[in-house]
Amino acid sequence: MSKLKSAPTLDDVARRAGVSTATVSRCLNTPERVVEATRKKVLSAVEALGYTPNFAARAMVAKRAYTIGAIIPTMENAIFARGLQAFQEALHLHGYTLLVSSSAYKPEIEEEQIRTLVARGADGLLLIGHDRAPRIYEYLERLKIPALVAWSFVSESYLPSIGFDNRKAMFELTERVVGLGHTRLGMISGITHGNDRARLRLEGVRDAIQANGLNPETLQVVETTYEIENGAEAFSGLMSQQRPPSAILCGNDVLAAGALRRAQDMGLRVPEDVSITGFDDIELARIVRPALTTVHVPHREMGSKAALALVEMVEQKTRTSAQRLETHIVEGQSLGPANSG
Amino acid sequence: MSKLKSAPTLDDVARRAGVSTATVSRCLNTPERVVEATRKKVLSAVEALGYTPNFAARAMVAKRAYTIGAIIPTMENAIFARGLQAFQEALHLHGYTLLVSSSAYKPEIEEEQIRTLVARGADGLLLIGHDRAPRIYEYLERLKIPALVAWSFVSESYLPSIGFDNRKAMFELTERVVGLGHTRLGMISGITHGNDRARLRLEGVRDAIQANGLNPETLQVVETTYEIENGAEAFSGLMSQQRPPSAILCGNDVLAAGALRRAQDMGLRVPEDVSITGFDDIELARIVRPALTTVHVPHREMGSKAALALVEMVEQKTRTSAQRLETHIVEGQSLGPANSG
DNA sequence: TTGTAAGCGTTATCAG
DNA sequence: CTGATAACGCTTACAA
Repeated sequence: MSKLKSAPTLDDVARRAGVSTATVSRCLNTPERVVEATRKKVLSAVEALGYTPNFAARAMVAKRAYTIGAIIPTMENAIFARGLQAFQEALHLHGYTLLVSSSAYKPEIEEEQIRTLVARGADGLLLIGHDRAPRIYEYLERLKIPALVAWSFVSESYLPSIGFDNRKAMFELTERVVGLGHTRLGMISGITHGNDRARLRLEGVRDAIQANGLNPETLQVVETTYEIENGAEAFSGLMSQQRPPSAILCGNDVLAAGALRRAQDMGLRVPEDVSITGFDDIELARIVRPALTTVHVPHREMGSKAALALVEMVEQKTRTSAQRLETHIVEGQSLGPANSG
Repeated sequence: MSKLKSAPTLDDVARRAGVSTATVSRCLNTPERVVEATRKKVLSAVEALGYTPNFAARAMVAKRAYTIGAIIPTMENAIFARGLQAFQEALHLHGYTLLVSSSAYKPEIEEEQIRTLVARGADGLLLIGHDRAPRIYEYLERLKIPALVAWSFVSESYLPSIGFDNRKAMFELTERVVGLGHTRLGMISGITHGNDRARLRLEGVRDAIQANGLNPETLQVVETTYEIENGAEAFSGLMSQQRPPSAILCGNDVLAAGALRRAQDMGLRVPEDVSITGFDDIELARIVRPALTTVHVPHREMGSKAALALVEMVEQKTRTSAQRLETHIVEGQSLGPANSG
């Protein structure tokens, strides 16, 4: 009665190679502790059978699943894709598998996903941003699950973060805008509730306005979800006022692309009639015309550094130190001097 | 010596409730087979200890991980994002977790990922397209791992597919193009080797050319990877010939966006000077101006149907039947009549 | 209805 | 250097 349907096990390999399972295991994990001849026999048996170690068994004894979970707000737009891809690649290099799920920007879904991932044995977790219910942190703390926040660097936070300073980035961009003479500003922001990235970006704008002695009232803000169409709608709303802004800062490139599109549909020239800026520097920013002036975020760097840090936290059981990555402004053609008229 | 650092086990719960581990297990899995009083005791012990079943142990004995693996060519562009998101959501509804990895369009990486996912206990697999080494199918067959192909419907294939007819979709689009009087056609195709979607789309174009009595030589083809910049480069290449095409069909929207961008940078008007079409109908297609005339693919429908079918295959151990989903042409402004000049 | 005990596929500890 | 053998945490016959 040969094994017909299930994957070959260590035992099958051992039998075929005429050695014990322990030896096979050693060949695979600590080959240097096995003599050349044996190793050869074993490896060819492995090959012949197409053996792959059973993960569950390995995880059980190791008490380690070699799995990192990540919960991102959405898979549907490119904001997180590049960083996540890098994260996955780096994890793979270290022998870890990535388990992703998306929360659709809903806190209660995120919480459920966290529990699911933990139950599935995630050894560590990557979360986006810092805003969440304290009980989640307590839960992770109690279970001693290492977790890391990406996409938002905050020096004093419950979890260590590897990310960039959203506020500072937006502050700098706004300074640039103000420096070009704009005094009536609009901001199309993401929903700030429960989203520290969005909130900090908005604060960055406000700070810059204040720092430059402009009246805070000059800033008109619309909050909306990150969809192209919403960016377009928000843009119309802002521009249909009596004294519309001469520059619109957008919470990300997706919103900016929508705004830009609508501007053109309304017959407004960008940047002559109105300037528009983005954030993230995703591919989209370079495709639209005029290309967006935006904030470059080192997505891949962030992803791979987060992976490294998380693996280290898992393996050394240490709390990693936060890392702040630098952003910089990318010059497109969507930002120009304020119309002196 | 109390357990300090590791998660509570069945045994801990059993001890605390004063019952055997079997009873605890039953309380959790088949509560109706346990008398009320016992169940209460057990559940409160579970509660008090914050017990969560160890996933690896459960997977090992059940030989079922409630996990579906998916290997997609890339996470970096939006082609697969929407469908995958829907796939994940539907899976989640059925109590399954999705394990994704991306192969970067490399067959050998895909093969490795398949083995990894299987080793990790994936109960079923979602693969993209049909082109892969036969040994992979043998492997899946031998291990009796249900697998399904999406993004490409082919009626006679080794694995059942839930997807659309790439050839037919492109055939129809090409007919539309030819119907507008275009007789010099260009195609910017994805790499066809190992990618049946790309190959079938190209064949669709060829078929339509033949069906309409045009000389096959009128079609110029460039193959390149799916990146905006490559679409742009390919476009320049095609247009720098003596008698450049009057219409360029692109293998997907990403390539089309690149072509469109380059057209504009070259001072060509679209569609007056040259028509450009896309494929996929991702958001990008609607953002660029002119908006792309493209082929709409029901990504979300495909994702959720694939999830359903796969879960069924896993649970009933049946082979599902293939499903062909319909595509349709989306009218943008990037396709116009051939310039009579 | 509940308990006992035999695995599931690995790894790790000891002997040999 | 290699081979028994005991865990790991859970489910599931089989007994009681």
